[in-house]
Amino acid sequence: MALNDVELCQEHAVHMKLVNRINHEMPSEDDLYDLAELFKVFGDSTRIKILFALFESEMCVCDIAETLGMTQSAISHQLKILKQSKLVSNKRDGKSMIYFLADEHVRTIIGQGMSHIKE
Amino acid sequence: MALNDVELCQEHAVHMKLVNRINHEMPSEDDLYDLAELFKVFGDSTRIKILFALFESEMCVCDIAETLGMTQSAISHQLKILKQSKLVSNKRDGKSMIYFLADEHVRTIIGQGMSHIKE
DNA sequence: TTAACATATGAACAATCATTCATATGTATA
DNA sequence: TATACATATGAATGATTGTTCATATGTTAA
Repeated sequence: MALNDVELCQEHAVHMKLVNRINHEMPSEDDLYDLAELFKVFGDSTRIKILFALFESEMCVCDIAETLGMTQSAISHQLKILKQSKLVSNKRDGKSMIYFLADEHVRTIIGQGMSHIKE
Repeated sequence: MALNDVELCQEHAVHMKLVNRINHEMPSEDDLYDLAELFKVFGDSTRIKILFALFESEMCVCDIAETLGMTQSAISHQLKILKQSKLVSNKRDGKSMIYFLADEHVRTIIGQGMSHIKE
């Protein structure tokens, strides 16, 4: 053990094996960062509402805004974030842009979250 | 429709049925708030790391701190948040406080998140 | 009871973020 | 082409949040 390592509790030596094993199983920093970024996207009720709306049907931006009672700009900013994390996709339909769910992980994740808070 | 309602796009009348149906299916404000709060908890890489550590084994605070290379105080603050959202529980063991996963939704949620970012 | 250990917590600060406002870009229609 | 419609976006702002620091609380052993 390097001299400058932190030694936080006295039983250090005893627990060192556990600490090492866990660090070995830990995903890469990149994966951990990406994972946290993904959940951050779910961590806002405006975006959660947009996702629930898209569970029912694909929709254009203005209808999402109207459904949530929010401005077009606010919704557009949030849709950009949802799209960057590949939770939604979009396609153009004339003047409108139609947004829809990009994959089914979204339903599973939100479904498990719902189960958790309902317990 | 009330006079002061927003009318965001011209096809308003056409899409009104969809908007109404979706608002009918939308969970309550309380549930949406709780759901966003829950995902907010997953939206930080320190807390994600703590959860991954606890996937392997229950641990005391100082060992978690050592595993992650962070201060006891920082970990303690984050454990409080994880406990408030009922993702972890704790039990006392002498001077130490042992933390462990509170339920299995955590694994499912993080597992689905992992699948998503790995695609 | 006193000292040492383990954890918890309040205040402060820097960083992040959601919304608003103004405006730019893209598309269809007259 | 000119105008109106639909969406996107940059900057600004108020609010939220993770970590640090100092210290308080709780537990054990001498």
